[in-house]
Amino acid sequence: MNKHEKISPAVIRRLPKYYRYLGELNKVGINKTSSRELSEMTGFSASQIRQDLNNFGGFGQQGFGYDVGNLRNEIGKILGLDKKYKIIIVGAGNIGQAIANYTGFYEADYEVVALFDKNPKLKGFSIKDALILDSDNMEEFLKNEHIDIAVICTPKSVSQQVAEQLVRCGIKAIWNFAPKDLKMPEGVYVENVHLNESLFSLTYYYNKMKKESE
Amino acid sequence: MNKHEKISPAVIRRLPKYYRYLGELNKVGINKTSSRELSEMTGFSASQIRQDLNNFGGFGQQGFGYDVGNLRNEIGKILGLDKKYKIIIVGAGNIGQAIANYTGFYEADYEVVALFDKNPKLKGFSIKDALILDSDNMEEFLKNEHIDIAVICTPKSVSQQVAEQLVRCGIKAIWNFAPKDLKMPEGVYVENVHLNESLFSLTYYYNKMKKESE
DNA sequence: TAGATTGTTAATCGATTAACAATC
DNA sequence: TAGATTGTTAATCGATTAACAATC
Repeated sequence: MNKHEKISPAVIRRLPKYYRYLGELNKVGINKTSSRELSEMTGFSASQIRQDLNNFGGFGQQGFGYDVGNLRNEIGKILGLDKKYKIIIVGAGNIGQAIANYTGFYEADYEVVALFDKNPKLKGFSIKDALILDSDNMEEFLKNEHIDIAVICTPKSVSQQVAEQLVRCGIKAIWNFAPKDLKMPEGVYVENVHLNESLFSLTYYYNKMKKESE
Repeated sequence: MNKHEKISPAVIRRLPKYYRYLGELNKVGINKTSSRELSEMTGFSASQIRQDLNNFGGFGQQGFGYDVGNLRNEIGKILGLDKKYKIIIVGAGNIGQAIANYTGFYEADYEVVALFDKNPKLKGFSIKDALILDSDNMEEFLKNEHIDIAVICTPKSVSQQVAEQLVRCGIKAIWNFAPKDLKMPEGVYVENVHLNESLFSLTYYYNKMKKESE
């Protein structure tokens, strides 16, 4: 039986934040914390934090609190950060290159093994240790290498088509930066980073504040 | 009185999606739609869509549906996409440059007017029409130019400090790409794009699917 | 008019918060 | 032991869904 079966997405979205703050505590040598303390750091209520953690088991000690290193480890295991992941990036334009260069993923073991692009001018260049290859070779590449996660950084006009190609090659996890929703079969998980939606939402609140302060 | 006062963030997050799909309908010349049709496109329930829209007023016609162009316009106005926004980007590394180059914002009138970076090697280069300037000149720059939105693409180690500097210069809207939460005073809105949290969440669901298919 | 679809109220569902017994 | 804080149940709150009258 899978214990995590009915965990709500809202809970899962909060886990990385706990993980991050526990990492910060760890770094400065603090090895004991409490839901109240985590509440102050994260802005979530202490009650909510306890509820969240107890979805996965009792990581704390009554009357005492949580062991920072242990709790961080446990959350890491829940998220799967104790494993290695191989990534390809499809579309080696601005965003694709930025992701390939991004160093913010160091906490876990993600490795970008290749980028793919249609533009022949990019062919042969590499970012960090990842070569930029021709899109035409992608299917062949995916037959020979096990890839966990594919990142879509193509123009939105081809994103659906690229996604379908990836799925045909066995990809089950897609990180989608193209501003378009992908229609995917069951068993493929898509995580969207829709920058325009994020900016539009920011714009709304910016205007709202302006109006209120008038 | 501000009609939008009590609108929940969940509603606001859905508006850009409606806006996008209405734009697509518009582009192919369809000028009439319904909550049922929008439901099929967006995946949100028809009931929810009607609820969402009625937070802002009756944009539809009973027995008929919604006029695509009109509804899109109205949502655009709610989000503030009918106005112009001047943007600066702080941190002209990979992410900062990618944002400056990003063309996905075309639907509204956002203009990146400058980037700022500490690295003297980047000084004088420009991306599209935006010059990369020295961070030391940022405060002076902000005194002379009215900027609506500042994008933080610095390393996380300096993001808080940069944000405080921006706020001192009158910035009220921050789009934060540094993987750290900003502590800001009332009246400053921060929209976070925490790529690591997004990737960790993807990782969780990827593993969950793998376990389930075993 | 009959059919369709909105706008809106009521019902349901799920997530958050409060409370407190268990226990370190 | 007394104080603190978890784990967990119950209460509350808010968001989503269902239902239907209004009306084009």
